[in-house]
Amino acid sequence: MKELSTKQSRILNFLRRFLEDKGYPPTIRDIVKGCKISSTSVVEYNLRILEREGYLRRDREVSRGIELSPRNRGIVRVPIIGYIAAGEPIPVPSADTWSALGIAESLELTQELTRGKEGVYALKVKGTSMVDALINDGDLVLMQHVETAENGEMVAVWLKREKEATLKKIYLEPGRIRLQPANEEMKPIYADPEDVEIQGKVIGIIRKL
Amino acid sequence: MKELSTKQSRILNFLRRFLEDKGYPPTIRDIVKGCKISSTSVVEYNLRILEREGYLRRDREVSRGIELSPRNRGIVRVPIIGYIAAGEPIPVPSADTWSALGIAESLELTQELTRGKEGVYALKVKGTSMVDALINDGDLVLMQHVETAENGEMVAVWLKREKEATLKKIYLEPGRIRLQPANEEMKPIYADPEDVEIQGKVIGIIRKL
DNA sequence: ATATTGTTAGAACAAACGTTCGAAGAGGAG
DNA sequence: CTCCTCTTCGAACGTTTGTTCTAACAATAT
Repeated sequence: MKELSTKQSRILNFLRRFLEDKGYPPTIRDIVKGCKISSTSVVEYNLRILEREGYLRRDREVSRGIELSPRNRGIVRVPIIGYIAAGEPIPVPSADTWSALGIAESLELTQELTRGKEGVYALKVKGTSMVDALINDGDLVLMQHVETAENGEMVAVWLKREKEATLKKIYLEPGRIRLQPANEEMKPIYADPEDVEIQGKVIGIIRKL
Repeated sequence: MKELSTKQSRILNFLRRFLEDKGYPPTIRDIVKGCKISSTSVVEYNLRILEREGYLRRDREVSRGIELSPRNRGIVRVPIIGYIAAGEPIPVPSADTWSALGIAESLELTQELTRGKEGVYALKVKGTSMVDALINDGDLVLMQHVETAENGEMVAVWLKREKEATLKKIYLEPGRIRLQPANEEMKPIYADPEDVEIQGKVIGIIRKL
């Protein structure tokens, strides 16, 4: 996705504000006025580029026929790619996970929760094995796909030797990894770095009652 | 807010679907086709009613100038009206809580989480006193204002005698109330019905990490 | 310098679109 | 029945609006 010219990002911002404000998209002439552009054809020209670059979708010959791409609109659709349970491997997002076709379930969230992060998916918790992370049966765990984790972040790890999945705060210590339950009163466990596979970072928990 | 005729709710549903699908509102003639209505003026007539009844807002002389009311649009703004902590009274939503002016913080959520419920607000958890409900410091508790609670529902209660706020599952038993922590392994507490003030129903938990 | 590509300008056209109006049908009240 | 209100109908009018075309300007490469 290419860099946008200042004019193009001004148009994009105007679109967002207009849509938020009025509830419907602007006409090309609205954009002319709102962005202080001199001609409708200049807008037309730049809209074509924005569409080609994937920032929006247009319906031709339709007044106000502009649809902002989802990530520009505040709502994100997060796929629920599977379950996480103590004794089962953690599902990892694959390329085809993101093709909307294969997704059985999904979750619609505002950017409030995903905070614009890329590669976000959700796992449904099966069983009560994660109460030490203050996570209950049926909770939804919002995950972000990452390769490495920072100290103190909550991650989903697969312990190879124990064949166990768990959610813990991770701390790299000399020669070992400390896995600390979210509940501060509980004791940490220590693991061999070889034994730990980081599957993703936990960015949120959602519990529906 | 008056009852809608079948034609009016058909129009409203069409508006929702169209907007979700295309990203911009339909024209009057789109509605004519989509709802199998015979004339543009019939749509005009019913749109006027829908606007008068508060289901939508219209901008006159503007193509597609229809804005659905927020509650018809999938995104809800939930006010965060205060903190909930063990030793402090639970804030209760008042009339002026809802006037957007006074709200310091708020949360934007999809109907996915509020499920269309009315009177939803949020409280921020202060302290770790609610780990027995699998709720951590900093979590956001989604509440719904209710007068009475059903057995088994998670509620926020104020224990008058103990001067304590807590989140528990509630069960009405003969002569007493059983308050059961969400963590099944923990023991319930029993309270005198006189001592229990139900402040609201918990409909969700959100934890941002 | 010339060619090429990206961008702006203004005008004009045809279609899309909201609005309005008069007339009439439907249903209920007196 | 008549009167009244709510609702529907079809057509027509005047804007609004997306599109297109030609010309010109700017920046960069050849």
